[in-house]
Amino acid sequence: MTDKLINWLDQTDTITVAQGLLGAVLEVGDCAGLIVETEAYLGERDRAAHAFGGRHTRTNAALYGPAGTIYVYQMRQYCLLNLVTQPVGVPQCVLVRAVEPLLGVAEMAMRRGRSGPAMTSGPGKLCQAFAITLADNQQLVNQGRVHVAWPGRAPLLIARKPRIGVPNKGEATTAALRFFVAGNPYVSDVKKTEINSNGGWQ
DNA sequence: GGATGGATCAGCT
DNA sequence: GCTGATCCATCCT
Repeated sequence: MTDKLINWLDQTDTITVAQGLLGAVLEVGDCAGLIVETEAYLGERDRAAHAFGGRHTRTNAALYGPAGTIYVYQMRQYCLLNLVTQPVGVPQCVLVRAVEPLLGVAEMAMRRGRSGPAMTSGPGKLCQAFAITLADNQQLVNQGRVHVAWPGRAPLLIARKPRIGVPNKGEATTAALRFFVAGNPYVSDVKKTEINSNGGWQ
């Protein structure tokens, strides 16, 4: 069954996808939220990408799957959620870094042990809030537990900045490949003075 | 608000 | 052994 979102991922370059996913709805079970922050990882040539230099291991195998493949990467205690954005064999992806909760807020707060922006304002945080684990790795979006409804709400303004946690890697460090809804309070490192009263939505 | 260090662990070299 | 696509508490200014 062909999925509208998967078609779009398959046919759209990764940077455009990273921006286009802002405002889309992430749904897992009874929980849902709006994607407000993403990062683009551009495959073999991207020193910050897990597929840099064509690296292909058991852990990152999902990156080489078809567009719409979910790539869950575990780092220390936490899992990180990615969506493969290109056809089979092209290991590019978008990392979902932050989400604005819509449904299942009480459940997310319980799983996180925290409330407010601290629930989902980071890639590890949102996976814990939505109970996304390695069990979801290599599944196809919209066909397993993890769903993305697209398009969703429209951001007023999309901001670009360098990616987080990518030090000393030249162009990979400085390139503005992180995208977020400007003024949204759930963006991972947002300053209070930058928060917009309308949440950054149109 | 910004900087720092510790927790913690699987996977790769 | 070493290393992170992290998070949090705890300083300091």
